[in-house]
Amino acid sequence: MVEIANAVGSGDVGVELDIAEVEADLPVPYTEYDPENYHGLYVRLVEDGPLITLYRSGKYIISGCSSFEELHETNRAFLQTLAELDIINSSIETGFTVQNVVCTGELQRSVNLNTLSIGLGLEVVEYEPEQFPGLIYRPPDFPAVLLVFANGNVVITGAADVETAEEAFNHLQTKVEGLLAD
DNA sequence: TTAACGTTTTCTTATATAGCCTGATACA
DNA sequence: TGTATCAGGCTATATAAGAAAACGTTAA
Repeated sequence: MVEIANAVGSGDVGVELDIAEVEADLPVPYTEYDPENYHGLYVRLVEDGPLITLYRSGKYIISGCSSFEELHETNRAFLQTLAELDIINSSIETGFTVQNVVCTGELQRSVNLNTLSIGLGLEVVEYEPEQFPGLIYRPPDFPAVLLVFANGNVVITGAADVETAEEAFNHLQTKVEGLLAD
């Protein structure tokens, strides 16, 4: 069982934008545009809500969502806001897709990371405790990366959907039980 | 050797995780 | 002044975007 911590998606409204003008027109509680620091416009539709980064090209990224529902709802509300400002057509097709999902899971047991790194195979594992306390595992059959910690906590990232993250976690769990059976 | 151009890297954001380091504060 | 505790920042991972800087290569 894994839980979504962060979901990231991207889309394209298909029109070139004057970012400074969009920032001035947006009727939302939080916007930030500082081209000296970064060239993207940051938008939050609600305080402390998901972050939308909008670019001059019309492409945008939404991050900071804790569910797919929140991600798609944020996308819908953002496009509606732009449509109300006549920046885009309300029926526009943005090709919005989920790009990355970060999930957490628990193995329900402590893990000897040295033993695990040897068992999983050094070609698919990175473990340098002086540099980072977690073991980084790249399973060959799953498009995801897992960070495994000695207390059994796991972070799954790089997957485009929660099913892939769940499958990668289950694969790790099976491996751990086989390799570290008492 | 220098200029011009092309390619690569860095930056920024969100998020979980845990260990280490540094700085600030509190107390003896 | 010395020690203890706490908070915050850094380390690493993935991903999108695009500007800018830092490279590397080639030609004059």
